[in-house]
Amino acid sequence: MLFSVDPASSAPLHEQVAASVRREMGAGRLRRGERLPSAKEAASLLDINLHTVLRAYQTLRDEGLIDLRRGRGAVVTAPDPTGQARLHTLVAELVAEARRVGATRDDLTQLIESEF
Amino acid sequence: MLFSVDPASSAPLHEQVAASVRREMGAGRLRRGERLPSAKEAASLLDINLHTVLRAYQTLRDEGLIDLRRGRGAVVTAPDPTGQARLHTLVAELVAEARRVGATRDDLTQLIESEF
DNA sequence: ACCTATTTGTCCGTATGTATG
DNA sequence: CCATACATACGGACAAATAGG
Repeated sequence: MLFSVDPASSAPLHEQVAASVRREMGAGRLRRGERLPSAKEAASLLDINLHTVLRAYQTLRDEGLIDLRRGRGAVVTAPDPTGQARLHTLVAELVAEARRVGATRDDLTQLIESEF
Repeated sequence: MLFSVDPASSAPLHEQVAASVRREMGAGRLRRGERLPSAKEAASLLDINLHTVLRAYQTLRDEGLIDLRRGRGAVVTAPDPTGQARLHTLVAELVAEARRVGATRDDLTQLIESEF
């Protein structure tokens, strides 16, 4: 199943939709070049509002995961070059910045704690 | 004038609002710690919809320029491209990626530990 | 060149929920 | 408890880009 949302979940619907797509991409069930269902169609399938789906798609676009354009729809651009590698890159950037600012390891731990 | 929009412009209203705030910050007329008018108030002043202002505020938050929170409003956190704001932006990116990949908080702590 | 259908983009309005003070 | 303020979701309307006939 490409999408699925749980109306009872506390997580916002638009986030659930975005998460669904990310999961499919991560699992390789959605690959580069593939087209996502139109927002209208997805909304109909999930029985949620068109705008809610559009918001999810726009989030994915901001993350660089899909190419979303008027009149065309949404096409997967990246299969998330993923996992640990990407995570390590971000950690390296973060630590470098922390050093520059004078933040300690504990400061970062704290920040991440609250961010989660 | 803190905000101004031109209804005739082709630029989206929410972008015009965000741009206004950025300009004020850049010019030093809005400084760290200062509070922006509530979205409702700003919308009333500009004679545009509440959601349009909220969208602009949320964009600024994503950029790390303001701290926007429920029940509190919007407070300027920048200008400070290399300070805490920047750090927070990186943390946010990292955590978002971690979620995407399925990494836990402890995984991140561990990674940072070894990076330090 | 034109027309039409599809699809996203923006904006407005309304309602309800949740966090803050 | 109450007022304020943002968050989410739904709905409607129109605009603009795209694709296809």
